[in-house]
Amino acid sequence: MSWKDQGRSERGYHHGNLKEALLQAALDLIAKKGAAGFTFADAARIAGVSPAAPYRHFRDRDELLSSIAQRGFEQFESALSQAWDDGRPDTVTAFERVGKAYLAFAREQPSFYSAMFESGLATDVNAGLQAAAERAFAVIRAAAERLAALAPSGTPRPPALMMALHIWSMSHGIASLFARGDGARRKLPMSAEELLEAEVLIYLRGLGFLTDRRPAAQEAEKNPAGPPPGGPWGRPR
Amino acid sequence: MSWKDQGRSERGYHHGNLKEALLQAALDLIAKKGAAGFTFADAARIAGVSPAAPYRHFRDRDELLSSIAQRGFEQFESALSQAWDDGRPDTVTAFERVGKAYLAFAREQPSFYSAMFESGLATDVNAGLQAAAERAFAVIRAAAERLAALAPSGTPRPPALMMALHIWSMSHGIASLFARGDGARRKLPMSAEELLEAEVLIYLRGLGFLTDRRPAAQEAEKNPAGPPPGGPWGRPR
DNA sequence: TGTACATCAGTGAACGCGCGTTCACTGATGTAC
DNA sequence: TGTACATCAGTGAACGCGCGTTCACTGATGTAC
Repeated sequence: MSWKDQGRSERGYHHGNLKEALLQAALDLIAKKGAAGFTFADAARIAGVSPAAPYRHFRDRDELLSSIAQRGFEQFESALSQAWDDGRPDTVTAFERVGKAYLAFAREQPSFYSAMFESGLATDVNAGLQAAAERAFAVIRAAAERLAALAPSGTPRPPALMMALHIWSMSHGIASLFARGDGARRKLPMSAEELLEAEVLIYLRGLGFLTDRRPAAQEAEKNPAGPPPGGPWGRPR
Repeated sequence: MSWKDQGRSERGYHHGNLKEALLQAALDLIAKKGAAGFTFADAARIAGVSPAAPYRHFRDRDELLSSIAQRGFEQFESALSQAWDDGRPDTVTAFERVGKAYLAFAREQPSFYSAMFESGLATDVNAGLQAAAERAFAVIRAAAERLAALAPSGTPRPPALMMALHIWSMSHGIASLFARGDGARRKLPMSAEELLEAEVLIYLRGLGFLTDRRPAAQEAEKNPAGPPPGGPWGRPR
C-alpha cells in the first residue's frame, strides 16, 4: 500500500468482490435496523465504495433485497434437508430434527429470515426467488409425505400437503413470536425449541401416529426407542 | 363555506378531530405501504393539515405507531373475548370460534395486525401497549385454562400456558403466512380458516380431548353435537 | 350579556439530512495480434 | 514479449425529492368577571 491509498484502505481501484461485500453489508444492516431500515447507500458505505458503485451489480435496492431472500431460501433448504437426512434413523426423529433446524435458522440467521418472510417482497416478481422458496417448502412437504405414509392401518391417511402446511405454520408462528434474534419478545416458561417439539408431538399424536406415551410410528419402523418420559409436555429439562 | 375556505375545504382553522383523523390516515397508509412505509408527513397530508400539526397530538412518529398498535390490541382483545363468549355453548365450540376470530381480525384489520406484530415496536417501551397486548393474550390463556380443566380423568392435565402459546403460535403462523390482507401469499388447497380449524382439532385430539371422530370434551359437557364428518381434515367444503 | 384575556390547535416557511439515481469520467484488467 | 485497445468496475459530483422537526405566528375557543 502506498501513500496514494489514503482514502481507500486495503484495496485498489477495483474492489474485487463487491457483490459479495454488498450482500454481506446488507445482511448486517438488516440485522441492525430491520429489512425496511436498510438502505442502498448505507450498504455501499459499509463496503467502502461510492454510492454509485452498487448499480454495477444490482439494478436497484429491491434486487439486492430479493437476492438476499433467495440466498436465504437456498441456505434454509440446505439446512432443512440436512436435518431431515432422508428420514434417518426414523421418520419421527428426523421430523423433530427438521423443526429444530427451522428454529435454529430463524434464530441464527435473523437477517435472512426477515428478508425471506417479513420484507414484504412479492415472491412472484422474481422467478428464482419463488423457485428457491418452493424448494425449501418441498423439504417439509417430502417429510410430511413420509409421515403420512406411516398412518396406522385403519386410520384415514391425512393429506400430506395439509400436514406440511400445519408444520410450517407452527414453526413460523413460534419462530416469529418467540425465537427471533432481536430478543425483545415475550418471555417463555420454556425454550422455543421445547415449545415447538411439544406442539409437534401433540399434533402427531392427534393424527394417530403416536399412541399414548409411545411413538407408534417409530415402532412401525422397528425402532427400539423407549417412550418419552411423561408425555410431550412433561419432559424434564 | 365562503370564498375564504378555498384551501381548507369543509372545515375551519381548527380540525376538530385531528387525532382521530391522523390515526385513521396512518391505518390507511399502513394498509397501502406497510408499517415501515408510513410517514408522519403523509398522514398529515391525508388529514388535510400542515406537516407541523401532528406534533400537537403525538410526540413523534413512533408514538403514533404505538398508539395504533395499542388500539389494535384493544380491539383484538374485544374480538377474541366476544368470540370466546365465556365458553358458551361449550368449551370446544367456543375455542374454535376464537381461532376464527383471530384469523378474521388479521384479515380484516391488516393494518392493525401489522402495527401489532410486524412493526418492530419494542413492546416494553410503552406500558399501555404492553398491558393491552397482555390483556389480549389473557383471553386465549383463559380459554386454554378452561380447556385444560376438561382433560379426561386419568390423563395428565396439560399446562394451560403451554396450550395457550401453542394455539397462539398456530394462529399467528397461519395468519402471517396465509391470511394476510395483502393477498400476495401462497395459494392453498383450502381456506386459512379451514386449515387452522383442522390444525386445532388435531392438536386437541392429541391432548386426548377429542376421542376418535367424536368430541369427547363436548360430551363431558353433555353437548349432543354429533361427530364431524370424516375427521378434522376430511370435512367437505 | 358583554368583554378581556388565556389557552389551545392550527399555519407556513424553513432547516438540515440522507436517500436513490444519473452522469461523464477514469483507473485497472484482459485480450488480440 | 510487447503493445494497442476494448471492456469492465469503480469514482465523485450533482440532482431532485421527501422526510422529520422547529419556529414564530395566528385564528378560534373557552372562561372569569
